Amino acid sequence: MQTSNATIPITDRAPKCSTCSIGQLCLPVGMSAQDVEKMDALVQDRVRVRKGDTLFRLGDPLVALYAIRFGTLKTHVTMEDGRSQVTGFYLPGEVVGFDGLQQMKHTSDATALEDTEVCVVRYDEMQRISASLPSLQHQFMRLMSKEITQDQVMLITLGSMRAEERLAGFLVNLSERLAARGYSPSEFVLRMSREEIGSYLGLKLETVSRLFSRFAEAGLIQVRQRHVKLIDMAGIRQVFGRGC
Amino acid sequence: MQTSNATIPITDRAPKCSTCSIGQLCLPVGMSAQDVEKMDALVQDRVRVRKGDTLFRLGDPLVALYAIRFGTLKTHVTMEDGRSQVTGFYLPGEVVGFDGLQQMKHTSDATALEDTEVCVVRYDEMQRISASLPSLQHQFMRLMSKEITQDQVMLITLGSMRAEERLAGFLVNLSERLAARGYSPSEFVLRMSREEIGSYLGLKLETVSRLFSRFAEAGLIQVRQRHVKLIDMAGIRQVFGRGC
DNA sequence: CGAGCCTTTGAGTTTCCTCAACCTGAGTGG
DNA sequence: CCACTCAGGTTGAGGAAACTCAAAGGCTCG
Repeated sequence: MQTSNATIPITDRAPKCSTCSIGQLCLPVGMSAQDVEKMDALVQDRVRVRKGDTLFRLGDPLVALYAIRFGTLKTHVTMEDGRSQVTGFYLPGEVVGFDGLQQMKHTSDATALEDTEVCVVRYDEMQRISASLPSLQHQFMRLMSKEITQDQVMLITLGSMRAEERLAGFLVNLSERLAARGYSPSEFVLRMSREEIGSYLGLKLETVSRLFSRFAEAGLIQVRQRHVKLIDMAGIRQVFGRGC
Repeated sequence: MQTSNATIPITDRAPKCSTCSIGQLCLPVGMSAQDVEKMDALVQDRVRVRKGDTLFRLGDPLVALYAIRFGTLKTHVTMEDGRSQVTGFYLPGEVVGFDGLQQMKHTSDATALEDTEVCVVRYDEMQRISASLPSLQHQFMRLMSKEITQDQVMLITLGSMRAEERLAGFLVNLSERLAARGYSPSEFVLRMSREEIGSYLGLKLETVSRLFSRFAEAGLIQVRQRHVKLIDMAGIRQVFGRGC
């Protein structure tokens, strides 16, 4: 599995927010149909990223934000001593890259967990268009705010919760996000390894594996490798809820 | 010490970004003098918050963001079971409230750690003015991006670092932020308790206290209560650097 | 100058980590 | 087509880091 920055531009047909099937989960959320049409000018390109490849890397100049059309990404940072931490998982309709706007440089790596396609939202275009489209400006603020809120939930998760609470929270969160995208909330395939889950949750992969086994033993879930079935959603929420 | 939402509006003289002494640490960072003058219309009010009082609380409707003129704030969230976590400390020139933009409701409490004064930046005004002032729009994006980056640094801190690395990182970060504000980078008074530091770093107050003692024993710092003197900055960075 | 909060320090415990061995399943080449 | 390989996953035993509980000392503020 290579880790090169091998992205493949897609040019066959112009992507349009106004006709995109996941529009209502993505940038256009809550915008009027009129306004969404104006956005079509914003997204000129799409890019495909193969499993294991990176969409961008820490330090790359930021020229665009990326909205996921299909696939899954993780963002992660590697420290000098080699320790690495996953800072986020991103599903279709979610937008990646907001962290780099301050320095106009990306502050993490973004790697595809499966073959993934993203819409390229050029930042300069976005600024230009949103000057005459206040709802777009507000929209970006909202998305960034959502990212901040999400990060702060993770801060509480990592700072105050015990291992089993963290994993339960992870499953609940993933379930809800998948459900919002029309997938089953109770049965899904994890796109990330135990190690990546552990990294995201501040745990070691063995701990994650043990917890999956313990949850299964308690009748909360069924697991076989990366295939997960949530059996007792209320029970899972309760484990999570003990700490939230 | 009360925890009521007792804010005191200040109306004696209109605040102006263009003449504010901390302007270059605050919203106007990097903006032209011309643009900053346009911002004066943005900040109509200031509010004073007394030590222990809250500027806003979780669930309050968000009508404005707040730039700190002087003082220190913490943002924090309390869970149902009573566990509480500090999600951030904010110094003069820093802007609080970005987390609430998605729902237009604050998602945490903001409490003053000492008597504090903030400039009120109404969100509707900000949107109106930034339509004709692109640099302001960009500025808000940058600030939000900074918040995201900062949160992600904390994610790595909480997820991957050991207790001593976390505390060393906290001291380095605080030192740098104080230095940027013209205070001594090596000698300062902590505005927050051991418990608040611990909560922020995902540690218990006893652990924080023990680490301070251990750092002092190792000749890295001097501590007496909340008065801290950083003796061996390189050494502190090294402790931090082992994990970053 | 007294009350209450914050801080320090100690002793024992818990949680999660480390190290290690083994298992499973998918892909590969003989 | 089957044995092999290898990455990813599971499970166990032992240990380290941080937590809990507890007691005592020090500041600050009224």
